[in-house]
Amino acid sequence: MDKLTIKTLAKELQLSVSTISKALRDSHEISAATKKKVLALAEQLNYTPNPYASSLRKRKSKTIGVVIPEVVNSFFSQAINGIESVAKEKSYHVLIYLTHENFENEKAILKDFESGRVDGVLLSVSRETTSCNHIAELISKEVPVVFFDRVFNEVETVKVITDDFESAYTAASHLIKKGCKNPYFVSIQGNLNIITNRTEGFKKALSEHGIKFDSNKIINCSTSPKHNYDTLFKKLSSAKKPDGILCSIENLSIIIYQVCEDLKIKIPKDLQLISFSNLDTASFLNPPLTTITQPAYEIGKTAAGILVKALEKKNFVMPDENIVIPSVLTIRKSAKN
Amino acid sequence: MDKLTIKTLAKELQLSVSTISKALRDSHEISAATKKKVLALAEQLNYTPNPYASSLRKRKSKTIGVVIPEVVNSFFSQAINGIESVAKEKSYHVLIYLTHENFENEKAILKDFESGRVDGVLLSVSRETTSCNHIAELISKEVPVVFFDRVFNEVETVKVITDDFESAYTAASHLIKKGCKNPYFVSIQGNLNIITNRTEGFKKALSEHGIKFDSNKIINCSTSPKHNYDTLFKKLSSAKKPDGILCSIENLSIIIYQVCEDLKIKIPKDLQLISFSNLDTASFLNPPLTTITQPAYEIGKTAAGILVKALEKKNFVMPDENIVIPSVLTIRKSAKN
DNA sequence: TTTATTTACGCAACCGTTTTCGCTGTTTTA
DNA sequence: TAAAACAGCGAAAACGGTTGCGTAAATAAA
Repeated sequence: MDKLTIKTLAKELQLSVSTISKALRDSHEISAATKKKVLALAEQLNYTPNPYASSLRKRKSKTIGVVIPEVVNSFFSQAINGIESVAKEKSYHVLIYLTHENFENEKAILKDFESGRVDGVLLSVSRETTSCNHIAELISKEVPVVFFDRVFNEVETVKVITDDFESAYTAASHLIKKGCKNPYFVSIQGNLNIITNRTEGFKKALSEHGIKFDSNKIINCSTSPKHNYDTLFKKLSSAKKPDGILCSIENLSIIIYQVCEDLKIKIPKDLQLISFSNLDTASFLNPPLTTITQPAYEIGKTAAGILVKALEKKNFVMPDENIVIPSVLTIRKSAKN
Repeated sequence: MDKLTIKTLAKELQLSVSTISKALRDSHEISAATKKKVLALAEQLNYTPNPYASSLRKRKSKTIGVVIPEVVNSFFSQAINGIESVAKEKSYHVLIYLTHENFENEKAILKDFESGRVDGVLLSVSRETTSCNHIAELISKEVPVVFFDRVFNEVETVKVITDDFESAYTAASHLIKKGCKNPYFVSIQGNLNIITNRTEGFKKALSEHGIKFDSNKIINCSTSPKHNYDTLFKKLSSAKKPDGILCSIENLSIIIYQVCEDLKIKIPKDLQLISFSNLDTASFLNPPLTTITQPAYEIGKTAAGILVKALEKKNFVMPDENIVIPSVLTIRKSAKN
């Protein structure tokens, strides 16, 4: 059996390939009668156009690349869900790439995109990303990039983010108002904008309530669960141990629960805990976890929407603009109310 | 600035395009000296070959399609992680599609794959999938499909699954041995193989322990959280309410916690609970959830490995074979020990 | 009726690589 | 020394659509 191509249809209907092509694309150059015949035969033979031939000629792939640090993560999986919702609606295809928080991986992925594999990119940078040359390079090759959540301010493009500063400020203020004398901030190393903003929010809350900030109040974790456990264990069993924690990373909150259990630290009596988290089990943890929930789905959906809208225009420009979708603080028993 | 193609390199080096192409692909026809020159210039000009031109000519896309019901789900996101690990190693690209548990969506996605967009497919069927014609059709077009987790036995191909029957049997037996007189099975409608197998395992445990099974012992849920809450609420407040539940779906276990809280049902005193679940917060739920954890990462990795290995051969055949990776039962406080 | 316009379609170039085949000059074998 | 083998490269035809342009017939305007 021959490959089923446009030529097959053309031969069958005694028409030229260009007529078939135009008919399938509903061109005004083709009569309604011819279109009907072509569509009917295409349907009957179950013809599906070769996307690569089309992409080659049109220099459009109808594909967007999504680059994220990890996928086993409530935030990112919800974001993907949001992205997929617009991709499906606008008939775009979604290629997923994971950096595993590694800068070299991220560079390699974006480098590949310079080939024209994708029409646009949705990017949430890795922890270890220290410069944005690779991103600027990609954009200079006419591949638009929209950031979401973890952004790089130096790059002039759309950034869909949440109000990390305000959220951290509000949460830390809550801890202090509920009696914390010694609040800590559990976070990760690196220079992620989200971390910086949250840290600043945390600092502001301390300063407004007359608590002296020193860098000791920040507990930096890594990507190694074992190492993080040890770090937290040491901090939480030290003399000047915290009586409140604002946790910046969802995964770390679970480790804090573990450490507290092992150290017989009672939450919230001995230690109040608030975490940035999109876990939908938060209400049923022991005790229920007070969370700052980020609008992950909306962030993904918004970022994808903006990217796709830009791609549909002929001469798009990506404004250097922040779109902020607020997070929501939900008080549960891990912090006093 | 011109597009940077093979022609650019050819002109620059006074060589033919075919020589460049062969040099880049390290053909034996080209001398080492020429190869070195070509590679050097390609590097210098930052040349990246157009993947669509290549795919068109080679009839290979180096892309696999992953079709899953949802992504906001520990099992599937871990599976994606496993898939990505082999994709990255073998330089494949990963297109993700969500069916949202809808048969029509699934059909449309697989239909699109008939275009040759992907070299192979990893599929976990939706709840509502009632026939496998669309899958057989795709396979007949030479696009190999490997199932994972949710499979269709009628389709002759590789299926990477876990031991649902044995796991359910073991878990239900555990409940009964620990005193449950009236165990229930919380599940979903449809004819998913995993559900069927788990149900059979549940039934066998009952029958072996002299507990009469009737279809009343199965609580069928839907995709609507609200509806599921109501269904479970009614069952758990009825006269003949269960004293043990084997929950087949991760998401439903959270709803069970909620219903129990609202009805003041104590877990595990009044109701023992075991759930199929890949939540890594299971240990910190209140009470900690006894789980049957599926090897999601390994399932994804194995399925992808088999698919890619087949794609590398010229004349692959997909054996009609089940690969079973066992789940593990972890007893925590939601069930007695 | 003549001219201008529109309609509907075909021709052929093109998108950027890959690959077959053929050619030349050099090296090996008999 | 002639024939055979080989190494290194180029020409050109694919791969399967898309699109600008040309053209004949049909219609509208003058």
